[in-house]
Amino acid sequence: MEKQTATQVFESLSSGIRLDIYRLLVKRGLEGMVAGQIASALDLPPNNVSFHLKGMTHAGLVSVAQEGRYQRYHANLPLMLELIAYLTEECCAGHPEQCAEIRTDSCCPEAVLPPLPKIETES
Amino acid sequence: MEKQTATQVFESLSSGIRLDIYRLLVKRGLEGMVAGQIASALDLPPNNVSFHLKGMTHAGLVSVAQEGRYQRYHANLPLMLELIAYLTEECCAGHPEQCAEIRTDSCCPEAVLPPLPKIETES
DNA sequence: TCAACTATACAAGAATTGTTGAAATATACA
DNA sequence: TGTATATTTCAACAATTCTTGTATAGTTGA
Repeated sequence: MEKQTATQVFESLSSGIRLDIYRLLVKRGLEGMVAGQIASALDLPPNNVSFHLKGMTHAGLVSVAQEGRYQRYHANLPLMLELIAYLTEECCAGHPEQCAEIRTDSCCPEAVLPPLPKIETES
Repeated sequence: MEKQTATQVFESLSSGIRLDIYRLLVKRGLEGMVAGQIASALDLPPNNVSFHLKGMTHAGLVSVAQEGRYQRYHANLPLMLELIAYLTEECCAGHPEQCAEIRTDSCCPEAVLPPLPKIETES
């Protein structure tokens, strides 16, 4: 993962509105939501939501699929995991035992974190 | 985790400089680094690094310990894992099977993703 | 084709953030 | 005590971001 990708993703989630959008989409999972639904659910002006969705899409945090006149958005969960790997990938280089201790705590009890796969998104 | 905590952490990592600082500290693990070392390593003015470290500390992303006239900073990795849990905690509520599918893809090949543990940090 | 609907694009103002230089605080050591 | 070092704080300017209103593009169905 490139540094710019990481900062874009983090910037996307640094806004309360975008964080709400992302968590809403995560909650919906594969079903996703159309733009209007998101705006209604969060009680925000559609153009404002569209503004934020554009940035999130550009960052790869969400993907969009056209459905007639609707645009359906989905959360890109694999990217999030890829991001975590990026943040901690060099940790194990210097002190594997410390990192393993911390990281296996909450996710992979026995696995020593394989390098996460690069996942393609249409952006 | 509260929403504000999450947005503060993400905002902390949305800057290239702060991301560099964080990854540097992750790389160092428990050893950490003093402020001057960080500034030298990244070739940045000390007051600028101090500015960014202040925000990161406030967000809980890094912790600081005084060592004589030095201040040693450490990355707070458990908070990062707590953050991931926050992002995905409601995913499994609605559609457990979808989330498991997505998440096990890149992290826990055989585990069906137990609800991620809430990790306490001093914030 | 026309009208209604969904969504995005654009522009302007307010608000926030980032960087730099100078000054201040605190510790270490002779 | 006095000086050097490490780090932070403060002020000011440049740059960016957020929100809102208006306009535009594309889709649907009669």
